[in-house]
Amino acid sequence: MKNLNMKAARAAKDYSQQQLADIVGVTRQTINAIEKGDYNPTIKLCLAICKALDKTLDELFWED
Amino acid sequence: MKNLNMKAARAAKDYSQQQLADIVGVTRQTINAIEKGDYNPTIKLCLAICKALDKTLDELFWED
DNA sequence: ACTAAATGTCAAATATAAATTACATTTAGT
DNA sequence: ACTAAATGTAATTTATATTTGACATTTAGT
Repeated sequence: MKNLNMKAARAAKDYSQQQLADIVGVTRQTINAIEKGDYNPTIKLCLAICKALDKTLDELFWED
Repeated sequence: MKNLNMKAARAAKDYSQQQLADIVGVTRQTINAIEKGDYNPTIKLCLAICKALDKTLDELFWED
């Protein structure tokens, strides 16, 4: 399932996938894949993304 | 750094590391390593642990 | 229409999470 | 003290997250 919360939070900061990738220290493809939803990042990367986008883990990565 | 929040939440449910491991579908060593703090689980595993312990991601895995 | 930047996607290589097996130590109960 | 369960930890293997490099498509500006 796509991560639209993350996509929206990135848009709110006006970051490109590449810019967010640079900030958190991964490649653009990794950011793209997480937003696309077909994989399972590590908690450290999730935390880095949360801090870059001023969101919490629950806001960006909780799922029911 | 150790994950004492997780250790406390597991204690509150009176689960052993083995019992929690069985519930979330990993080995006891993986649970032990996460509590010990010397690694970096995937978000799916974190979510499974949260649900097993009735806690949120922020409660168990946020760090400043 | 043309251009450049952003995004989607793929295959192959690398890094590391998680499994497996095994043994040592600690804790709680009798 | 004795025992069994729980926990700590280490080496090796397996599964998968992430990188790298590359190319196609979409989007926004002129």
